[in-house]
Amino acid sequence: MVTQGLISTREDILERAIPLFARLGFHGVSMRDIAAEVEMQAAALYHHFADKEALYLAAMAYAFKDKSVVLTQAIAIPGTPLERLNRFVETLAEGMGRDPDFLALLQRERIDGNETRLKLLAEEVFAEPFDALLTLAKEIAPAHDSHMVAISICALVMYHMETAPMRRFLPGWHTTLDQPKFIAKHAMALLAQLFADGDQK
Amino acid sequence: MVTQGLISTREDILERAIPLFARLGFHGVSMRDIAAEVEMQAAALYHHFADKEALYLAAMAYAFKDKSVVLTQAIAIPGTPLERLNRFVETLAEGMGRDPDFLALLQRERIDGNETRLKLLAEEVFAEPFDALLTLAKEIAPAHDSHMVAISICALVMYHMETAPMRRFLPGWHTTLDQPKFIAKHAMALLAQLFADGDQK
DNA sequence: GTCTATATCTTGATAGAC
DNA sequence: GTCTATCAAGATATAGAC
Repeated sequence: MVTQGLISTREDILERAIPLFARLGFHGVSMRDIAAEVEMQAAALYHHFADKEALYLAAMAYAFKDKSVVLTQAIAIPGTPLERLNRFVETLAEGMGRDPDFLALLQRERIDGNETRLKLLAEEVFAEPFDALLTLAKEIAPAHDSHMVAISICALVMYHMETAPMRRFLPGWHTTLDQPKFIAKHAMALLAQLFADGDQK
Repeated sequence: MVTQGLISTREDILERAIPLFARLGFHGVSMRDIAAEVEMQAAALYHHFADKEALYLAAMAYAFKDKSVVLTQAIAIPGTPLERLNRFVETLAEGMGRDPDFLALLQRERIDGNETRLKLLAEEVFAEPFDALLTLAKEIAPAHDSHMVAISICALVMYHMETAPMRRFLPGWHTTLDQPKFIAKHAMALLAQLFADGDQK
């Protein structure tokens, strides 16, 4: 299972295709575009992938691979529920800030993905950390629906990250507001206030 | 300024193009697709719009037109801050639930829109209700950054709406969780708990 | 204002040499 | 495993009749 330091052509293609798909979407990128990025001819791509869709799906799988591990680990580290929540929120914000391609692909898949792809994304990528978050939500806010609380936690981080490019033009904006650390801090300030005193409804 | 009951061909084109662009995106829809939907030949579209991009931009402007008025009004109705917040949250959730095309286009523009388009969207569509929300945020949570609080309020509604298709496949999901009324109720439950007692940090 | 016809370009994909 | 050459389909856009 140990890969050589050298990267295969297949992986090279995927890694260079990912930023293109993230920025322009499936229909916005041609096989020639990808080939140019890898510095080969478009025909050669078909030696590695059956067609454009197969390449795209492989790129998604590659981009989403192992993304959830850090989140699951962040929650798993022992501590008070609020400490564990804080670690999750910080990890989520930092991770998204560090990988804008992932953030973009995630949003694209949410809109363009069919049932099969959404199911795969949910079950293969998010089910594990979300399960841990659900358990934490039950501890921290037993009076509310756990699924809703878990999503709300994600929302307080993700929506700031996702809307950052547009928020620049909304009133009250300043540069600090788009920094992952600040977003995590703000989310935790709200969440701590929400759940600190045992969640009286 | 009073339009006749009859709709112009131009508006007919826009109204039929909007669902297509919402579902498939700019590159996923051809001029032929749109023409077929309006039951005319693709060439005729060029009598009404200079090119595909002009048609798309006009469709966006049409889809986003007057969308913000209800939100601004919802906040403007007199009442306690929490009542006004509740009205905003309910209006936002209901509005998005009633217009899935708008919700989809909004997400697409966030990813695909260039600086100019994002600026236009922010300033022409969202600035007014967001300004009102900012003022409300200052009243309701003076200890926190107003912009962040305002976005967080939107996040607690919007992120549930936007992720609905994928959340179906996440643990703890059940049909109720995607209903606008329930989402609004949950968001308000959290927000009321957050801000009820004067926002002690 | 809509049509048919068509020019021009780009796309995904294949064939076959090396 | 990559190349050149090429096909067939689909795209945007235009010209000109009605």
